[in-house]
Amino acid sequence: MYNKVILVGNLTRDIELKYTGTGMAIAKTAIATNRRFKTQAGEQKEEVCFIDITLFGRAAEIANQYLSKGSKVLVEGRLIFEQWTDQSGNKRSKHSVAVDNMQMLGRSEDRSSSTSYEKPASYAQPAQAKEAPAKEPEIPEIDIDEDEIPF
Amino acid sequence: MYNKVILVGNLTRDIELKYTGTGMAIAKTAIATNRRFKTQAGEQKEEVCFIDITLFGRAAEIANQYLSKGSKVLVEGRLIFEQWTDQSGNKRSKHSVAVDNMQMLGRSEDRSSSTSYEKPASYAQPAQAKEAPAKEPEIPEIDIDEDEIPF
Amino acid sequence: MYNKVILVGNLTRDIELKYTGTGMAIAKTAIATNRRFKTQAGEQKEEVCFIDITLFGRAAEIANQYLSKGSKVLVEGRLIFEQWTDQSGNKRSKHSVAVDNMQMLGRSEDRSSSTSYEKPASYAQPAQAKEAPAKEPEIPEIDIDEDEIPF
Amino acid sequence: MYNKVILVGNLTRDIELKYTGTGMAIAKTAIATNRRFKTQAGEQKEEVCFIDITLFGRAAEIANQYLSKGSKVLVEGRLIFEQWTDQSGNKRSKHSVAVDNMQMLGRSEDRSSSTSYEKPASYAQPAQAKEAPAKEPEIPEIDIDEDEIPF
DNA sequence: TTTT
DNA sequence: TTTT
Repeated sequence: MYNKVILVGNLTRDIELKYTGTGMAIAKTAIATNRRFKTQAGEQKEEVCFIDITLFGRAAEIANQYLSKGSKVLVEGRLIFEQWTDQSGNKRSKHSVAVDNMQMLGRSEDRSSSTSYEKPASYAQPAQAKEAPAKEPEIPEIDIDEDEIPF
Repeated sequence: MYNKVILVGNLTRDIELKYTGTGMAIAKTAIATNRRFKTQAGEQKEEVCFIDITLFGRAAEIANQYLSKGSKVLVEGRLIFEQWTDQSGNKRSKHSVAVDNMQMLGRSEDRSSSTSYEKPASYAQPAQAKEAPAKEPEIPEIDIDEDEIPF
Repeated sequence: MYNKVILVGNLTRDIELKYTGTGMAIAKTAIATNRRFKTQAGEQKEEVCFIDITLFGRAAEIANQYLSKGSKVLVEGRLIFEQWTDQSGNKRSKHSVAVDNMQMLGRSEDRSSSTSYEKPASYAQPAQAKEAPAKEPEIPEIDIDEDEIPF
Repeated sequence: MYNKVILVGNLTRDIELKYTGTGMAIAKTAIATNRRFKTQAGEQKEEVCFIDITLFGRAAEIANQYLSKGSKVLVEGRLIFEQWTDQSGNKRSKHSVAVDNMQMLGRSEDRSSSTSYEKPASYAQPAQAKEAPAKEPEIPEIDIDEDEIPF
């Protein structure tokens, strides 16, 4: 079978880092992915997908070191489905993403997408005008070793 | 931004087909994706991800015509997050997948994956021994026109 | 950065298995992915993408054991670009896919896709009529350990 | 079948825009995707994948308007394989990517990835220190209508 | 609520 | 060089 999720978005909260009994790091946070679109009636709308994400091992520690609320990232992983019964006896469930590859994309391009093709004249400045920082410190690409993932 | 989900799995229920006021078809069903893995302790486990999926337009109608509970499919789409307040005033939310590409993969390979590398000698017959049907009726590949998607 | 390729198709030749000096298995083969489509003039056409693929480590050995020319598989990996100068001094280059996840999909569904939505009445039998084999031997899901990949 | 390529990288040359006889825009350029990795011997290396990409219709025009050599983008599309016989009678072939979704990611994060986990202390500044531009002009997300693609 |  |  196959289960793949790839999201580009911004973290909606700072990372919470914990350690398992065996000493493996687990980082939890959440991501928001925005999608602008136009309805058939022609009005511009936006839908946002929020979803919790979990990282493991070194990746969790690196994410904790370099990322925080607002960070723009690409995450790749798989959809996880959890079920449980809450204190009042009701069945509950939730989806999240177990991340096994994360790329940091900076924080500045959050507003870079839209689909308003109708008004190309209002696009203002071309991309090359956005030029800016250069020589940045090297930030690690996170590529998680499957063996460190506990489920 | 970017929001992509690709799942291979089996439908967990038959398709419910409805039509919007404007006449567009909407098909709802759900998929189960299984993942076998071994714990660090070495025991074989399985995790299942269940998630609702929605198809639109012609794709919804074709899915309704060719697929049913148990069908094996590859679906590609995006994660959707919905929020609402239930009758007792509690905030509720759910994730699903809005499908924009679906490939039918038949129903027979469901048990084709595992990760028990420890006993390669027990894998029994090589793949080519599974040979079977041939000339099948042509079943359409579903590739949805973005314009038919209402959100 | 990010570099992901996901292909479903048939192997165009048997696997060639070799071992590196350090004892790591390397399996080479190629995949064909077909895509049916209709031209704006309405005629049905087909494009095929052939590309070489390489697997490493246990995955190479398992692929060699279970797959052969014609096998239908899903492969996930990254695009590789190689450049060299041939014997007559000409620059040559080629693309291939370094696979890090492979799912076997059997051999029977090869003709399962088309896009001829115009004649739904000719789709003949619904998918559920294709039912066939059952209890198959467990075939391993190949999920390659990054550490075994030498480049 | 299924044929998906997702790449994040930088354009290696400016876009060449042409129009077909029927008036459809076709934009051609190429992308470079870098991957840093460490050999088993522990030395840091980098592999680069260069590949030509083609965009169609409005997406081609928008890309031509907003992107140029060096632009960082995420492209999603499918692998294309072309074959021909050159002037000296030799068989030639090439792979490229037909893009059907492109996201602009700015130009500044090109050096954002590495895998040198061994020296985390040398990673210098955390990501949040890179903060910079804000209110940018809205740049369109390119999502291509399948109907405009001529093959 | 669940598929194989 | 090619698969179905």
